[in-house]
Amino acid sequence: MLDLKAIREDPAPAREALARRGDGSEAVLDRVLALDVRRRALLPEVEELRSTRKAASRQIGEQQGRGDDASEAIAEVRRSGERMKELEAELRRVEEELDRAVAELPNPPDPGAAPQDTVLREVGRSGATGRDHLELLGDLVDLEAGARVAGSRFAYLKGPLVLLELALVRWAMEVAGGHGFEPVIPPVLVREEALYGTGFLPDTEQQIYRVADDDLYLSGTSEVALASLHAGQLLDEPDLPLRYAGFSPCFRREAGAAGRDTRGIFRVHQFDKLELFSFVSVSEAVAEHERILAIEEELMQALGLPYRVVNIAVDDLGKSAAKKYDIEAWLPGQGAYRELTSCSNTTDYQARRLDIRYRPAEGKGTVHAHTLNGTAVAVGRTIIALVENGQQEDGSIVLPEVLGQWGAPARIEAAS
RNA sequence: GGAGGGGUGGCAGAGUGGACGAAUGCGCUGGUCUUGAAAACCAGAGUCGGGGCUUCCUCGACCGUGGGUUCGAAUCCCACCCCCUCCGCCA
Repeated sequence: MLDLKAIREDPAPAREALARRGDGSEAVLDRVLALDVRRRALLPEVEELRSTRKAASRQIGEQQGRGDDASEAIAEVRRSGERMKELEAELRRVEEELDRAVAELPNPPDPGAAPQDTVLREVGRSGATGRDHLELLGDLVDLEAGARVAGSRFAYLKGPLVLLELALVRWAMEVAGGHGFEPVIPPVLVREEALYGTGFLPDTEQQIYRVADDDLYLSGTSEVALASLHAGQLLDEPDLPLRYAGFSPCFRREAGAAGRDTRGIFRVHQFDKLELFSFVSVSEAVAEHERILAIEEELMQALGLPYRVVNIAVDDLGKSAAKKYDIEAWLPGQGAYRELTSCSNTTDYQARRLDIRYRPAEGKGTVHAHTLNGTAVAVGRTIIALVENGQQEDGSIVLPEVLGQWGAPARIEAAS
């Protein structure tokens, strides 16, 4: 969602930024501007009618208060009501259309968003190949049972993997806390408004599970509930930044992903994730984005995983991000870098849709906050990376020492 | 699942069919007092959207949402949404 006032004065920058996405959204912007013109033509007319009506009504009250006859004036006002209703109806139609068009618009990309995916740096030893996680883990991952019980792309994780997950999450929560992120367990089922506000609707409904009887949706990421935590609130700038580390299961229908990543637990319908989310003032957003990326890298390095950082291409940003970094870990089982985490600067896009503002410390008025999100640990994929990178000649797996104190096993024995 | 109560300004919380958005408290801003701060006292301040001769003026909208009654609705009626309390059930 964009700031109409700013854009009607100078639409060029927004139009050019949107055009970079290559999705035709600059045409939507032009539609928005045309509707805005119509609205502002209609509005003064309606308002003037309302104004005179209001004055007349007040007079009637005074007349009657004095005991005078006001029937003439009442008839007069009643007549003007017809015309006003027509105009108001038309205004409402225009405004509804305008709102819909505005909601369609994606966030204009940041100038720093790359034309194509761009590798910023590679860290750690990559290039190794080996057995993939399914071979290494054997029946610690039970996809057959998952499929029988819930369908394909569901899995049971067992034994040491469970301890590994819990340790991973507990440890990452500790690291996040050290960076000022408050631990949160958010709702997983959310209302439509939360998805609309974060920009997942309207657009990606085919990716989202819906609980029809209760009109709720299963979130694909706790970003949805975390962003909505302060929806409708007017904050004070000194209270910012507000930082949360949310742990939750995530649910994705993966419609349209048929045939892709079908082996193992790389792409499943349900996984657990620790997500970082920040509400910041406008001036802090860019620095916060780098901060979140730095935390993600800190986690990768502490786990000893080889990875690279990618500045994601403008045409692949998703609706809400102005700029996005992915961290891809090297997976020896696939002989490739694959996405493990992702962090986005969504600027004021979600804050506008969710109505999250703050009073600036200096000056008057209110300002929409900026929001950012990033993966701390996507558990399933991190387990894959740890297992495949920790594999030994004999098929056993050595796990990072840091996790030991949080209850993870030091190693997993070779699958039988 | 059964019964009831309620949705009002940043927060808490009054409220009458007409005094032009709304008591009071807290919080906020400015001032007085003070070496400074606190307290006390005085004053100010809602949000959004139009328009303008754009540090200000003006108009409109906004008391959950949408309809209705009325010359006039926070206030009356209807529908919907949401929240809360009690009982039942329950991890």
